[in-house]
Amino acid sequence: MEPGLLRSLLPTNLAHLLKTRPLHALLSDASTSRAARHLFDAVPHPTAALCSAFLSGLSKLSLHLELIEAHLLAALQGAPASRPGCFPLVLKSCALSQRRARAGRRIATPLVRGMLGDVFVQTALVDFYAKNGDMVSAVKVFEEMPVKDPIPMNCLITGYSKSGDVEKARRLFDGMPRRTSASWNSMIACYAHGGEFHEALALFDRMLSEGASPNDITITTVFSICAKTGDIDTGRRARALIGERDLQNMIVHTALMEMYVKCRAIDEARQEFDQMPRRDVVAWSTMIAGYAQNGRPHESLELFERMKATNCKPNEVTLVGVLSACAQLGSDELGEQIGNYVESQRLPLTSYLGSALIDMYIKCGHVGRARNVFTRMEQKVVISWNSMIRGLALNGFADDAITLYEKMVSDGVQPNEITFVALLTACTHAGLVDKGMAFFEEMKKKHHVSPQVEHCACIVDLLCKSGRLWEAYKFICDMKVEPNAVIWSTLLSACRTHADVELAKLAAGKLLALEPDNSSIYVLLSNIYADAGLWGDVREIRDLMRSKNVQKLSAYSWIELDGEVHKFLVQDTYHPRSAEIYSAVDGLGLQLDQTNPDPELISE
DNA sequence: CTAGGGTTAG
Repeated sequence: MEPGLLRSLLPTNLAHLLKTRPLHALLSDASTSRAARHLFDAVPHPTAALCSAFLSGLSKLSLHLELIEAHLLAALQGAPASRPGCFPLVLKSCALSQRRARAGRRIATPLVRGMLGDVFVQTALVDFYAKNGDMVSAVKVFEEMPVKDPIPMNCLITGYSKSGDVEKARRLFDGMPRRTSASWNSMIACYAHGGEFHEALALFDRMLSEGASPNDITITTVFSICAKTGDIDTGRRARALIGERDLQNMIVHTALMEMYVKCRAIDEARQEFDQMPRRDVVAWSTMIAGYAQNGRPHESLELFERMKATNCKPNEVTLVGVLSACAQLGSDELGEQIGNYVESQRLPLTSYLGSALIDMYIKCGHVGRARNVFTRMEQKVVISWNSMIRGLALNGFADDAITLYEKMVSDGVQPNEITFVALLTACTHAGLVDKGMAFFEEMKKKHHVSPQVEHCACIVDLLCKSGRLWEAYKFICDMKVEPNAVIWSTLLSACRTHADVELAKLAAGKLLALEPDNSSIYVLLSNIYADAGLWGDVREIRDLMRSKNVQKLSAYSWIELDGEVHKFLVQDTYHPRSAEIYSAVDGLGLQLDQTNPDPELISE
């Protein structure tokens, strides 16, 4: 079409636009689908190239369903939308919008026969089949291609990665005549996907030593692997490449932040966050959740307040992080406030958001609100049930927890390890020995969940609480998993309550083998001896402690200031609010440590 | 104007 003719057909504002950039560029880079549609509809007889440009615009906006529809419509109206150039876009949209796999197949099948000459269509077909997990068809199309181009091979590697076929991916990778950065990236991601992080990083090293060019995507993948393995050294090495090769972008920085977060280098994560020129919702969410995960809820909430002052809107992920921070503070007032804020956002109550809300309400003491959230959740997955059962258990509603568990099973939801920890916790808190033992058996036999140390700890606690100490001891000896310190100290504590010196010696011995420097074991044992009037043994323990140079540790205390719970130790100079805690303790008329008249506070 | 690889949560 003549440019002059087109201009005369367009409304004046569009004609003005066209003076600055060609129509196909405007279509391809449109900022909204409305803008693209507006332009495209103004063209009376669009050329094939303009159809491609229009679809490309929708593709860049990730409007996959709209793209498929537009393509069908254009084809029906006789526009040349069936030129080869349009199909890669349509297939890509079909592959990316999962619900359109069948539509994609309807388009793909005739293409396999009709347009095998076009490399772009063939590549799009390989990608489409690979993304749908149909590797047989993907390989078939690929084998018909005349040249072994790296792009379709990368698609195949990614496809094998999705279906867990790391071996086949590697064979393909090894046989590539030419590799691009994406080939390495796909193969590294493939190992990472299969949990073979060591292999993935080894390949990254080989990539560097062979002189291939790592790009922004390579280091993003590497950061994400280092985050999962806690390998901060490799992460730092990859970080050096950002500056060397100018691989800056938002995703790279966010992945790097996440790496620091998971390696517990939270201040370095914050440094990275502060240096970012722009921050999207993922960057904010990563940092907010990062503080929460590293036990720094105040900074998490502080950052959330700062985020609200920007024009970056918090999403579900952000709020899950915020709720987790709020749960850690355990303040009923703040819990109510944040809870109201989150619920006022009118976001759909997904399993993620629902569980985070339940956890938060439970920890802040709003059991009723937690129950209310649970009732409103439409899609309840195992984790949702687990959150609610655990919440009820921790708040002493053992019967409700058990009823909920029974409802879960009758609803056909398969309970997992966590469910039984929650359920057994409920029995422990209520002292329901027989029920607890029965659930333990049900867990193994009916639900095929093998007991972990946490489950066994519940049973030991249960038996100990009802005074069946030797039965608990026998249970520990018969356990399939190695008993840990928690289990032995449960037994040891019970030995004091029930004045069982003989068993106390056994338990303390096992415990000291696991934790030789834990002074509380000596203290407890010495108390048990003292209770029984065995002063000789008490002295022996004291001498032993002195000879082993074991320090007596102070106990933790908790105190609430302004609705927040602070944990502190005697001799603390570190706690940010030590002075206030001090005066609050003073106000209670309590003595922190009688041997030390001027105790300082130590923060956790 | 058409094909490949990457980041956040319970």
